[in-house]
Amino acid sequence: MSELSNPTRADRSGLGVREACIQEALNIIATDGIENLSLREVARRLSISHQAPYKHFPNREDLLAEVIGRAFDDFATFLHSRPVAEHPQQDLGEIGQRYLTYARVKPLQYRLMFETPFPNLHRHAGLEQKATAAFGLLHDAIRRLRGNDNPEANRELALFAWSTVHGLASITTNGALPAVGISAPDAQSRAVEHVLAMICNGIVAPSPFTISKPNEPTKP
Amino acid sequence: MSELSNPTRADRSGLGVREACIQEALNIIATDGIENLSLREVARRLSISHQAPYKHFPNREDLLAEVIGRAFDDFATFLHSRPVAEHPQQDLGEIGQRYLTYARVKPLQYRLMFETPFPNLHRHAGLEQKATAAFGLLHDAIRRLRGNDNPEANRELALFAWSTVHGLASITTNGALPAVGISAPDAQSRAVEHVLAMICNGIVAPSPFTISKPNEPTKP
DNA sequence: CGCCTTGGTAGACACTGTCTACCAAGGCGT
DNA sequence: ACGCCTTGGTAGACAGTGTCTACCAAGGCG
Repeated sequence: MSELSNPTRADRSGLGVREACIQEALNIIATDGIENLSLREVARRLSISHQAPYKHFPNREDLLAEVIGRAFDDFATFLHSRPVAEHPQQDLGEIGQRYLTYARVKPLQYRLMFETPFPNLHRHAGLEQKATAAFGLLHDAIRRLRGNDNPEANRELALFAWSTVHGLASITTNGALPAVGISAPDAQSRAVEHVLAMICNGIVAPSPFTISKPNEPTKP
Repeated sequence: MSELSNPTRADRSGLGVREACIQEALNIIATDGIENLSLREVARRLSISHQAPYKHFPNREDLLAEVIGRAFDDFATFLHSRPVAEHPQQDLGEIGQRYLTYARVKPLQYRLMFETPFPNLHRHAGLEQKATAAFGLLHDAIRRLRGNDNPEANRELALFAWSTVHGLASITTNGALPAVGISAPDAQSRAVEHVLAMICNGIVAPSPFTISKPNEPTKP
């Protein structure tokens, strides 16, 4: 209503209160950390009553889910907008590069997507699906590269690639590279290149061997 | 005092209030989730006043840091207690197996260590060091396997292995394997074996090649 | 004896999420 | 034109939280 006829304080920009809340929530997370995100602070910054956000989000968790969902959308858009490579192998490298580039350029969004402990993820249907969309992209590239004769092997190769890229992104995003003796910027990018190359190597010419199993730790 | 002469409600077990707090905090996290950990609830469960925990921890964050520190200690103990393998290559596999086994058997501790957003990690000196101890183990194994002629390459191989194992542990711990088409338990363990084997392959016989760089995403 | 330190207590404050009750304005069937 | 429902805003109240402050009791020790 106010959106159409009587734009009040919060939606001067024409976004509407709902969008403004999502925006402001992201701002708060960026400046004060996710643990300091509160609906009341959102309302305060938008100069609306402490209850107004509840007209648009059932609770804090749902607002957070919306913010994270936007990050997934942004991420997917970036991945899909990559230049189309002629060779599947090159496309694979492109995907990996983009994944890591995103994590480097937008670490906040990356952490929101993949390192936010989210109780009852399954309650937010859309999120779970968005979270695995990137894997689909990777899986497709591998199928193009290796055909579909051995679906299980393809899945496992995709899992390998995903694990490595995801793990590397986590490590770099959390600034753990220096702690590991890789501090100079050029050494960092060389290291990332190297890891990416090793993924591609492994996928193009897989030759598994077996190793033995260790004992399990005692339960807590 | 009460610890020596007048054991009260909280430390019947002789642990002392401080230890009891750490224990109870872990219990709360396990049952109610980390976002529901509160010093007051700890106190309540121990039947002590809501201020008693503050005599042992400056604030909530420090208690949490202590809990996480214990997880790191437990993890390190498990990694170090692995059977000594004669070949460095086999030892490498052993380390990877143990890493993943720990994440599978104690997912709570794993998430506490590696997926807990912790503002000002550097404020908790011990934690940062503990967090990279596991990497040292891996790095050593790689040095034993490949000598120390090319330290940079060794670091990059260690980074590769760490990334993959860490990423895989994250994915499995968060139950994302089914979402990726790997749901049967035996398919899961096969997939994990496969990924581990690919790491070892990559380290034993590295042969990098180069790939091109993508554009960067636009800033938020 | 008196004093300091340690580890316990209770009270108060500001903050949070969330419930409830209100209210104003537009859409709309009659 | 009327009355009613829905939408999106408001304020108040409540319990729960972290944390500050002020107290207190008991042991160590000069």
